[in-house]
Amino acid sequence: MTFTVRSAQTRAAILTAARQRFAADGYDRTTIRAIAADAQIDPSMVIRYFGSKAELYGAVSDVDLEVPDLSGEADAGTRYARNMIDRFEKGDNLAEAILMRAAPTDPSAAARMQAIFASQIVPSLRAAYPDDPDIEQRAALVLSQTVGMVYVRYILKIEPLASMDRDEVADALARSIRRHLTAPLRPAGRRE
Amino acid sequence: MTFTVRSAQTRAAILTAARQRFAADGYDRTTIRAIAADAQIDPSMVIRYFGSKAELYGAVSDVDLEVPDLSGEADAGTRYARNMIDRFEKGDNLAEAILMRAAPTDPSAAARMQAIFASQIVPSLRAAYPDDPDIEQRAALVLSQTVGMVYVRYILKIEPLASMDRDEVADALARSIRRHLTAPLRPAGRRE
DNA sequence: CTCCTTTGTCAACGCTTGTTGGCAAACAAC
DNA sequence: GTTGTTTGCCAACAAGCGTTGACAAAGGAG
Repeated sequence: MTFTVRSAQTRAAILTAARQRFAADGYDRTTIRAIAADAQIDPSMVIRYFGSKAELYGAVSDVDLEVPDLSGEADAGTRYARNMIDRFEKGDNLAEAILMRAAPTDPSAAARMQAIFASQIVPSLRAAYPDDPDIEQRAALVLSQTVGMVYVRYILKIEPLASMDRDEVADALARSIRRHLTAPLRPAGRRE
Repeated sequence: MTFTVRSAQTRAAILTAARQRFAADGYDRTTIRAIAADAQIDPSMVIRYFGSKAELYGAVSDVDLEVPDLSGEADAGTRYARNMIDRFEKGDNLAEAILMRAAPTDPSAAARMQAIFASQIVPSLRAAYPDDPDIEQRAALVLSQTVGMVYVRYILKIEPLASMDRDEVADALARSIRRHLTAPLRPAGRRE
């Protein structure tokens, strides 16, 4: 029932190896055997500790974006952008990268991203712009720019975006997100 | 040596089935057997016609974005955005979707996207802004917004972006891209 | 010490995968 | 007609996968 010291260590080793493998190769290409090899244990242990590959994946891809409280923030977009870039630059929070890679082919990962959007991103931005009736649409646009930046810079590694330094990238992301949050959504003279 | 009528038909059937499967499920989850079942032929035929799964994938993911000639275009961003949205809304040009899904886990797909960026997107935008020294960085930002929009609307299908009509989406994308192409890249008062 | 639980290895199962070779049917050339 | 080539199916292979069960070593409790 309780965890002893040894079991906790190998448990952690499995999690670490799994995070790196899933983040680097995606769900399908990652094998239990490879994770076990990285953690220097037997493949069967992975199953004993986590039940199945899918459950291990679930344990490793729980994402908390830790979006800062943006209530009453004058420049919410900038803070949001910086928080995102900081998370990916740190490199040890691999859950987001795992999810980004898995979502295109794994419906459950896609659902998880949808949940993150609805429960973390939208409320946070709504707190900063409580009176904006289009905040959900704006939040989706913010997400699209965020996801695109991650995809191009951190996954595809396309130049010159890949080798710009983090401040430049954070600024560029912040500018675009700020515009999504504040620019008029419809061309003047049109009504919905 | 020459293609007879029958062989050309099954060849086309395989390509069609492969495009749909790859676009829907990604490279790894797509099986030769499933493609063969869709095309109503034997799995071995797929190999005979295309050599291997990887070669079939290659034959199916050649992307030509058909970016219109933007030389001297006053509103290049808008035309670019509309072209992109139109391509994805049509739904029969599946190569882009295939690539988007595969790139996060398949290095060769990622390289292909890099090539598309360098040989199709950058030159096209450069033609519209021949004097902009930062056009490559701007093009990468444009790509990030484009990719993000595709990812969120067409792959994740996150609301409200997923159910907005194509004109609204095209407008939103165009606005963001226009800003990436024309807004100052660095905050005033800083120099590179 | 003995007993029992935990932590680990080993070998193997059942399944799916891409791929191959053999052989029948359809077709074309003569 | 006969011959040769193309197009197709069938059965099977080898490899890799997630997963399971049996069993040994280690550690803690009495």
